[in-house]
This record gives sequence, C-alpha cells and structure tokens, in this order.
Amino acid sequence: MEPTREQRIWQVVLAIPPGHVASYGQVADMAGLGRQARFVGKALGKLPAGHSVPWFRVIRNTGQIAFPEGSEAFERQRSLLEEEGVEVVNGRISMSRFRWRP
DNA sequence: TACGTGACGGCGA
DNA sequence: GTCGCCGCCACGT
Repeated sequence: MEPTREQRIWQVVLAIPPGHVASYGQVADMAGLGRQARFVGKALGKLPAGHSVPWFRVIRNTGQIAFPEGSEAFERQRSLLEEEGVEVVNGRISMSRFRWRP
C-alpha cells in the first residue's frame, strides 16, 4: 500500500523538531510534491481527529501564520508555537531564526 | 466534462 | 526587510 500524498505530507510534518517551523512550500518539496504548497494546506485540513501531527509548525514562507489574525485557529496555533519557544510577534515569526533546516 | 477555488510561492520593484 | 502580480494544480461542485 503506497502512501498517499497526504500521508507523505503528514510524515514530513511529523519530522519537524519542536521549537522550529517549516513553510508550506518546504513541506511540499520534501514530500516530493514540487511546488504544490497549496495542497499541503488542504492536506492539513483533512487531518483526522485524534492525530498527533504538529500542524502548527507549518506556516507561510513569509513567516506569517496562515489564518486571519484574531481568529480562533490563529490563537490556537500561536499559543502552541509559543509553548515550544517560538517567538510570535504581530502574527509573525522570524524565519531566519526558527526555520527548520534539515 | 468545465469552471472556480485555495491553511501558497517566486519574482521583480 | 516589504508589497503586488501572476503562476501552480488537485479537488469539489
């Protein structure tokens, strides 16, 4: 049974170490999807309940959280990141400091 | 089958 | 470092 694209995406996200973040494009590339960064977002939206995938470590290439600032999802992601020591300022993260480099 | 959409990225200014 | 425009392609309707 070959892993689906979504399964590979989740596998890559699971490999992101705590305290670091990766961009959608980075995950897409590492999952062998090329430039399909958009598909990564969709795949994360399809995560089944009870999963252990650290979806909150995936953000935009610009360092911004992909949700509208102030939304519930935004606050959830921000608090999860800060718990790991990732500094979020104005809904933004310094990519040069926290970007995951395998 | 065809069209619109989207948790996005790269590039130039 | 920022901002705007266009490209990308799988998926739902």
